[in-house]
Amino acid sequence: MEGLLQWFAENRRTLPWRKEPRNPYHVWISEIMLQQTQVATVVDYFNRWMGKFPDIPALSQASQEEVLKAWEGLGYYSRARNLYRAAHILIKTQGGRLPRTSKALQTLPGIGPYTAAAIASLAFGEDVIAVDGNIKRVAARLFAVGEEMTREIALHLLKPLFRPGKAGQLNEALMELGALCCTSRDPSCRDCPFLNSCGAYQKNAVMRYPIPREKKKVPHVKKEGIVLLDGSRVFLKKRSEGEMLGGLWGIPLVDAGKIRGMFSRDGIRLEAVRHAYTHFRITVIPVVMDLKQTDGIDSLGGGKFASPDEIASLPLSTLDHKILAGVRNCSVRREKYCRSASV
DNA sequence: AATGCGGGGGC
DNA sequence: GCCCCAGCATT
Repeated sequence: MEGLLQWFAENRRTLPWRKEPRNPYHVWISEIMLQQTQVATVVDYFNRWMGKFPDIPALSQASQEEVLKAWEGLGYYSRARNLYRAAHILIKTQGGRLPRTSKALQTLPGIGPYTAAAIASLAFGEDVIAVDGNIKRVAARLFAVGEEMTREIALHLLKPLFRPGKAGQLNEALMELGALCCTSRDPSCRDCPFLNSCGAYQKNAVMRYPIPREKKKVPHVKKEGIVLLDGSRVFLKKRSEGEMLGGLWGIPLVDAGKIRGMFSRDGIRLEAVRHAYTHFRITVIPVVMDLKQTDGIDSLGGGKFASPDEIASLPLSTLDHKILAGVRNCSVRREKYCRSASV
């Protein structure tokens, strides 16, 4: 472990949430942003976030829409909704401060076993191991574990390596090792402080650990997007919590082929927009319709017509941004075409 | 233990 | 294309 800490001292990245002394709020926000998200993506979001919501009271006093807007593009939006909920809980019950133990932290929405241990060890010095994907991979290789690496196995194997008062440093060092050296692809074993003690390396089989998980095929869904225009304004619906992209605004989507039964006139069908989620792929055919020439819009349910300026201030998913970009692109082309045609 | 939940980086 | 990434909540 001394070798690991030495390696960490020489290789650690300077990151905005690593300033000493650690600000627990910064640790919290960074850990939530880093769930399933790479450091390179998070840095800019983190800095912008701290500009808007510098502390827990500021976060609690914002609107949920502002918070989701700051999260726009990061994905897994329940993370932002849970941060917002948790901020209000902390204001009401904890004087606006984070609790200092992993057990208490884990009762907050969005904070599970990993994040609770990370915050408690990094910000408050608790001796708990924070088992994330990096640490699982490091443990799987270090101990050449030929079965699926669970949190429990990782805890059991790593426990003897931890010393009182060092958990925060060791957690961060192990995660950094996983991120920079013991990477899932093309690990840099020559530079690893565990070179001489790594079970997988001694077996000359580093890439066989951790055991690869089986991939399953993802379904492909086809939708039509109803782009209802009122001049330069676009009809948007707010997605309810509980459904995917909850709290975000977007173009109404219907199953492909259903749009013709909803309206008496056909719209203008644009080029398909493709988007890949983790668990399915989607292709959307945007269908542009003019409010003045369209009946049957009651079937769309509640929503609002948003101006370009308003859209810029609303939280929308990347898919919806792609769709709207296609609409704008089409309008521009049409305008250019009309101009050149009229000359 | 399995599943749903976004998006982007890097190859 | 594919795989992966500082996971959590729900079932």
